[in-house]
Amino acid sequence: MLVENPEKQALEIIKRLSVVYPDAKTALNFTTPFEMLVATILSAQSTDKMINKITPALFEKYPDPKAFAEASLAELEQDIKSSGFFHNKAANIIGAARGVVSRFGGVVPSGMADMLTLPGVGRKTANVVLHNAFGLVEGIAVDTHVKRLTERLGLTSNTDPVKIEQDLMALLPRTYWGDFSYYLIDHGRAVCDAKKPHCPECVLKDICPSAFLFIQAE
DNA sequence: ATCCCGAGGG
DNA sequence: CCCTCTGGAT
Repeated sequence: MLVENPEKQALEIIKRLSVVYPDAKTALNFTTPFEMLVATILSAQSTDKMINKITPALFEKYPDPKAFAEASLAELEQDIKSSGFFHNKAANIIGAARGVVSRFGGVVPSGMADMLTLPGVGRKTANVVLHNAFGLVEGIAVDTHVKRLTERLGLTSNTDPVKIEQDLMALLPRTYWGDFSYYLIDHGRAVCDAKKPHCPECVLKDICPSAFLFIQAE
């Protein structure tokens, strides 16, 4: 259910969450744009904690895009097995590495259109890498947390992530696009769980159209 | 709409 | 046992 004034709602949410989560940023560990890309591909339907457990050994074994491009598929699958979806992720990582090496001179491209040509990279992954690796903002990363919270908070009535991103881009001044996702991700993990949100202790409970539902259910 | 596909929590 | 975790490709 949409709130009456989504723009005002969005700004108020940012105002409050920026106080609670002042240094909201990615929880994925990385040292280069390509590591950021690999970590983000791996993070699909997995927890950041799980990915951070895998990547240290992974980045030591495959130190650059060329190493990933020449990796054995079966071997890489075993290296990332615990992240889930390992067949797809391994193939995509090798494909993305080959694309970076053969078409972008071994450097991760810093534009949305180029990034989207890499296998396994959609708008969510591209937005995350652009923001965290390059400090660039072309859109808003809509992951499972952003999707869930924006629906609960009445900022969108769409369920498709691409449409949700368009709604949010229309609501928010561009200066907030990069950090907005991380405020919602931190809040989603800490308070607004998928399964059992802790509404009584939520700083947004008085402006959230979904809060009373969960509070009544307590 | 459906498939991919493992770990952790309740 | 069931659900969820920073999705993408078909």
